[in-house]
Amino acid sequence: MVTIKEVAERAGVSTSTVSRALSGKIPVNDETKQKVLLAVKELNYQPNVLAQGLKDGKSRTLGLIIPNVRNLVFPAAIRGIEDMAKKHGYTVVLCNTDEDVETEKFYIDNLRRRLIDGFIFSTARPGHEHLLELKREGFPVVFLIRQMGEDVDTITVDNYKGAYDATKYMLLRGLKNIAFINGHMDIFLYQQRFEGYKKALEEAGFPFKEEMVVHEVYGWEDGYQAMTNLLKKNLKIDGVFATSDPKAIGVIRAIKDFGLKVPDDISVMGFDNSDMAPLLDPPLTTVSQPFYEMGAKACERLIKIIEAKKKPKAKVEVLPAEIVVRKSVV
Amino acid sequence: MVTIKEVAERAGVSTSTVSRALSGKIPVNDETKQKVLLAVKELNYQPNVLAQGLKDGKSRTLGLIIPNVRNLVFPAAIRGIEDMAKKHGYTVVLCNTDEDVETEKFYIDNLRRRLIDGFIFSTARPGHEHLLELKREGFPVVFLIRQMGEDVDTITVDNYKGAYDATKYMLLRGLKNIAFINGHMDIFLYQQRFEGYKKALEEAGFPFKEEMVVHEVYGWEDGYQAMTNLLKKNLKIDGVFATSDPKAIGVIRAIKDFGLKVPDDISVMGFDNSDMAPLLDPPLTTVSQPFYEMGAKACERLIKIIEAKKKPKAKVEVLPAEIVVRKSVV
DNA sequence: CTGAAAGCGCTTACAG
DNA sequence: CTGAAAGCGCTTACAG
Repeated sequence: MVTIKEVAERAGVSTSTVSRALSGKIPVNDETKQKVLLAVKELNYQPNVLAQGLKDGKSRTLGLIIPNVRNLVFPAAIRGIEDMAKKHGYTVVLCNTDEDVETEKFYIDNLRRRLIDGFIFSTARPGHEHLLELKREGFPVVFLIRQMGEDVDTITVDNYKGAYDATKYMLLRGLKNIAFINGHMDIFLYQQRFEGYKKALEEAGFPFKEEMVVHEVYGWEDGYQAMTNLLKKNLKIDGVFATSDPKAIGVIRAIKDFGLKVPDDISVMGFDNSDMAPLLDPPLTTVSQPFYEMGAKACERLIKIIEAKKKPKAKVEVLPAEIVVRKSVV
Repeated sequence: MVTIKEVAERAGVSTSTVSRALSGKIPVNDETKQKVLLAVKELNYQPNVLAQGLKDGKSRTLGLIIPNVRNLVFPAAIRGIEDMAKKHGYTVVLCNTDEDVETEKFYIDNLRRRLIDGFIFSTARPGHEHLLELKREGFPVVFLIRQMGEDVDTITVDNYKGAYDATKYMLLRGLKNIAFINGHMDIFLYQQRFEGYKKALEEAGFPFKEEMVVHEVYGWEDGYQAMTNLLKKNLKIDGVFATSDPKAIGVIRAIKDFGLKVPDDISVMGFDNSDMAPLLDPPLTTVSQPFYEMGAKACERLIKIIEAKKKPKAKVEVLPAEIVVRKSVV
C-alpha cells in the first residue's frame, strides 16, 4: 500500500501538508493542494483507515448484533443498515448471538477492542441490562425492533396498535373465536401485542379466553406444534393471530395437515410482513413492520449520535404497524 | 480504554514485557509473567486491535461480498462464515453489491484501506475479472457458491451432477416433458446445470427442446412470469426443473394460478434447498446446496490462506449436490 | 500557509 | 530474560 510519506515525497511537501490537503479542514495554499492531489492520484493513494482510527479512536465501523441472520425478519433490516452505513462511509460488522448473553458480551468486548464506533442491537430483553450500561457509559447504542425502556434510542413499531388493529380487523371480518399464538412474554413487543389483542376482543364484547392463547412459541416448528395442540382441543377456532410470520407459517401448515382450509375454515393473521409473506399459500395477511426503513433509520440515528458534539437525548421512534391484506383471512 | 502502558506501570515492568507476556511467542520469566497477568486482570486490559493491526498490517477482519442478503440462499452461508470466523478470532464485514461491479470495487478499495485480511466473494461472473487480479496480487481470496476458473480457491457444489441427477430422478418418476427454467447463462453454475439437464434428457432418449427452456430468469417474480408464458403455449409440460428455489416458488405459484396442481398436473424440482423449501406448499423437492457448511468451509479456507507462511496452491472444492425429496415431484 | 515533532497503542529487533 | 528505542501510518498542536 502506498503511504502518505510517498505522496509527500512525490509532491515535494511534508506529510503534514498532505494530510491537511486531504482533510480539507485546515487551509492549504491552493497550488500546494493541487500538487498534493496530483501525487495522490498518480500513486492512487488511499489513507490507511487503521492508522487514522488509532489517532482519533474511531474506526468508522458499526456493530450489528442480532439473534440470527437466518430469522426471516433480519435480512431486510440488515440491508437497510448496510445501505445507510455505506452512504456515510461506515462499514458494518454482523454478529449473531442466538440470544445468548455471553456471546453478546463477547462480541461487545471484541468489537470495542477494535474501536467500534457504535452498536445496533436487536437483542434487547430482560437479562440484557448490560446494554443499558453500555449506553450509560456514553457509548453510542441504538435498539432496533425490540425496545427496552426509554433510555436508549430505539426504532420500533407500534406493536400494541398493530395487534389491536389486526384483531379488530379479524373481528370485523366476522371471526368470533380468535386464538393467539404468541412469542416469549419477557420480550416487550410480545407483551404489547398481547395487550392489543386483548383490548380489541374486550371492546368487541368477547373477552379473551385463556385456552385460546399460547405463549412462548418460537419459529415455525413451534408454531406448528402449538396449533396442532389447539386443534386437537376442539375449541371451534375460526381465526388465529400468530404474532410473527414464522409462527404463522407453522400455523397454516398445521391447519392444512389437520385437513382444514385457510381461510375457509380458519383464518390466519401474521405479524412482520417478511419477504416470505406474499409467497405463502395462501399469501399471508399480516401486520407490516417496515424492516428496511427501520434498519436504515436505526443506522442513521446511530451515526448521528456518533458524530454529534454533545449526545442528543434518547428518543424512542415508533413507526406505524399496518395491516397488509392478502388471502389468509376471510 | 486501559492501555498497555498502564498495565506495565502496575506490574512494574516495561510495555515490551507486557506485550511479550501476552503474546506468548517470546519467553518471559514465569514470575514476571504472573505479575503481568495479574495487572491485566485487575485493570481488565484488552489490547487495542487497531494498534496491533497497524503494526503487522493485519486487521483480523474478513470481507464478505455477496449480491444481496435478502436472497434466500445467503443467510445460511453467512451464518456458517460468521461462526467459523468467530472461532478463529476474526470478525466479518458484510457487503451487498446487487451484482454491480462498481459497488464491488468500491467495497474492495474501502476494505483494503482498513487492512482487511481477505475476502470471500459470492459474486464471481464475467465482468468481475478484477477479482482474479486481486488474487494474483497475492491477496487472500475465496470464492463461494460461484466459481470462475480454477485459479482461485473455491467452495462450490457439483452443479452438473446435481442437475443431471435431478433430471434423471424426474424422468424415473415417469415425467416426459420437463421444462427448464434457468438463470443467467453467463454465470458458470447455470451453464453446468443446463448441461446436466441436457445430458440426462439425452441419455433417456428425449433430447431437449428449445421451447421448453427459459434462461435469464431471476427471482420468484421472474419465475412466475416465465412459467406463465410457458403454460400459455400449451406444451404439455408435466414437470419443471427450476434452477433455484426462488424461481421454483414463482413457478409453483404460476401453475396454481393457472388452475393446475403441483405435483398432480405438473411436478416442480428446485435447486438450493434454502430454508424456505420445506415450508412451501407443497414442500419443495429440490437439489441441496449445504450453504452453512459451504460458508464455514470457505471461511476456514480463507483463514488458512491468510495465516499460511507460503500461500497454498488454489483448490476448487466441489461438494455433492443431493436431491432432497419432498412433495413437489410425483 | 507549512514543517518538524510528538503521539495514538502496540510490537519487535537491538542491546545488554 | 528484559528494557529502551524505533516504527507501523496517520493527525495535529506548536512554532515559525
